[in-house]
Amino acid sequence: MTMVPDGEEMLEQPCPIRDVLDRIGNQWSLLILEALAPGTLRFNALMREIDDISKQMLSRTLKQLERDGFITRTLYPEVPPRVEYTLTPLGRSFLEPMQQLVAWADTHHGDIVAARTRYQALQEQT
Amino acid sequence: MTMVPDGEEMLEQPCPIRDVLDRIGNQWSLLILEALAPGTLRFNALMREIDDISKQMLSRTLKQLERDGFITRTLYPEVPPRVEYTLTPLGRSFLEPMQQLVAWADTHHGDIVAARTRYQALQEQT
DNA sequence: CGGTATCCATAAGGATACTG
DNA sequence: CAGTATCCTTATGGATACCG
Repeated sequence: MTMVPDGEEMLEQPCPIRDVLDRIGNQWSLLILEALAPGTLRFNALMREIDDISKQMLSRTLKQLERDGFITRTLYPEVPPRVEYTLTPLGRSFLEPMQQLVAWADTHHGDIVAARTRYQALQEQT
Repeated sequence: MTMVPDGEEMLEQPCPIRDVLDRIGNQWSLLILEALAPGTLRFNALMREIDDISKQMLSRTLKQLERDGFITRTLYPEVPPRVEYTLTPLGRSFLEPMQQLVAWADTHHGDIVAARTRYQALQEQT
């Protein structure tokens, strides 16, 4: 009985960057943080923002981000229930390096695609 | 017969940041790019720099980075063979946003660990 | 509305042995 | 020296159905 739901582990990572990448290096985290950058959003609003994420993955990723202190989850016990997600100061502090990364990706995405095409062409010369 | 060795896929990602994360969001890519930042290194030198990476993973990750244009691989056909890995201009251009991310990770790693500890404590109040 | 439970497919990571 | 091949384990992502 270890009380670690959903297979989430708490392994202490000695290397900070690896630990951070484990958190934000996945498919969805960055998209969620971007979506929350302008301000608080509710669960279904996030679904609509990110569009092709499933409830399952949104729920899981939000929980990780909350656990690691990037966002807060506030439940308003109304009927129907309302839940709001907001960036913490830690989450907001991450926005700057993140947006640099996003900017780099936007600028250089074409180069990467081009490199891949070149590489593939070379491979196909038998 | 698709000629995609090792299960590597070439899927066109519509979203630049996702595409970039697929490449550098894994366990090893960033460590390799950091190791190559000061200059050219050989295969076994990289092994020693990164220390706990296996030959298998180093080989695979280097190939991806080469394919996507971050590094070049130069084979000197001597005996024994010598292979040198160097950052391309694209790879070097990535260094700045990457080092911002690393700096953020170093600065805020403690906050993340603290947030996790707090979260876990809350969960354990049954 | 905002999730969780279940089950499944694929991808990532790795140990070990072998090779040009 | 610098890898590749093989085999295996675990992690990640997702579809679907159900719940408070």
